[in-house]
Amino acid sequence: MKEIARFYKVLADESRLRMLWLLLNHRELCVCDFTAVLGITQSKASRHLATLRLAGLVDDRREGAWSHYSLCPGLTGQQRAQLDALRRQLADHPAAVQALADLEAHLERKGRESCAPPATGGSR
Amino acid sequence: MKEIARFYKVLADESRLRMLWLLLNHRELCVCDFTAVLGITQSKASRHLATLRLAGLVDDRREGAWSHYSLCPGLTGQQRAQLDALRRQLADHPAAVQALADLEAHLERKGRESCAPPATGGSR
DNA sequence: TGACAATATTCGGATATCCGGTTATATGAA
DNA sequence: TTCATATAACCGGATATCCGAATATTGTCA
Repeated sequence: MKEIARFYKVLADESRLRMLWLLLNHRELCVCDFTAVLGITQSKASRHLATLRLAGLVDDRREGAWSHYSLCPGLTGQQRAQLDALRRQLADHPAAVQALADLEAHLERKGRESCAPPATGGSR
Repeated sequence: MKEIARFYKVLADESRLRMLWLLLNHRELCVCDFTAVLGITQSKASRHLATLRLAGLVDDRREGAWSHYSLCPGLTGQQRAQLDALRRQLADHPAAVQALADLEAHLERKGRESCAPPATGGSR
């Protein structure tokens, strides 16, 4: 039962919620996407992503200098259900919708002006 | 968006989770029920119940010296959805099932040996 | 009124969390 | 090798959280 409390503790931070929200809508993102879109320091992004990784909520895939993060496919059904509830909740949330728009703009800008890793697939 | 993080923070404590679990299965309970069934101090029970009340998750009803707590009926749909997900998760959890059995036994004992406030209705 | 029971609140200490700033590591390019 | 970039890890310091113990509040009953 303590593990369930731990799971909620991971969700109990606005930065991590915003990161999860982005990952719920884009299969894979790298650290610099989070820093740019959410307007947070690299240190902060990396720290919170590590928290999510240690909690087993996200996977990371290293490709050269970049780390790509995505939702862990091996979540329990219960965890998926909680995250789905979160997603439904944020779908109506202005700040979340705005963040998603910012992400789209950021990815497009990024894709246009460099040969950096291509944008990670379409939105939902 | 900060409010959502606050909501999860309220859930991010094992004692509060166990209290919510009991309230999800019995309409109304008083403080001494929590202390007896969960084996926690009165101070701890009262403090966590106050946290749940301030977060708007539970209501309290004072009747004489007793305080009766129940889930707040005015929760948002999203909050209800989260708590339902929690209930489904705990329904399979041995410790939670055991706590519920302990609660039943406690309420029956209480109902038998005194004219204290009657047990608060059946289980689901 | 005084004694008692149920609950709430306060207090101080231990621990956890979060942060910005800095440093370390790793990769790729020149 | 040297430089630059992307990321991770570390370091204090500020703040929050949790706890048990003690105290305060409120209501009941004799």
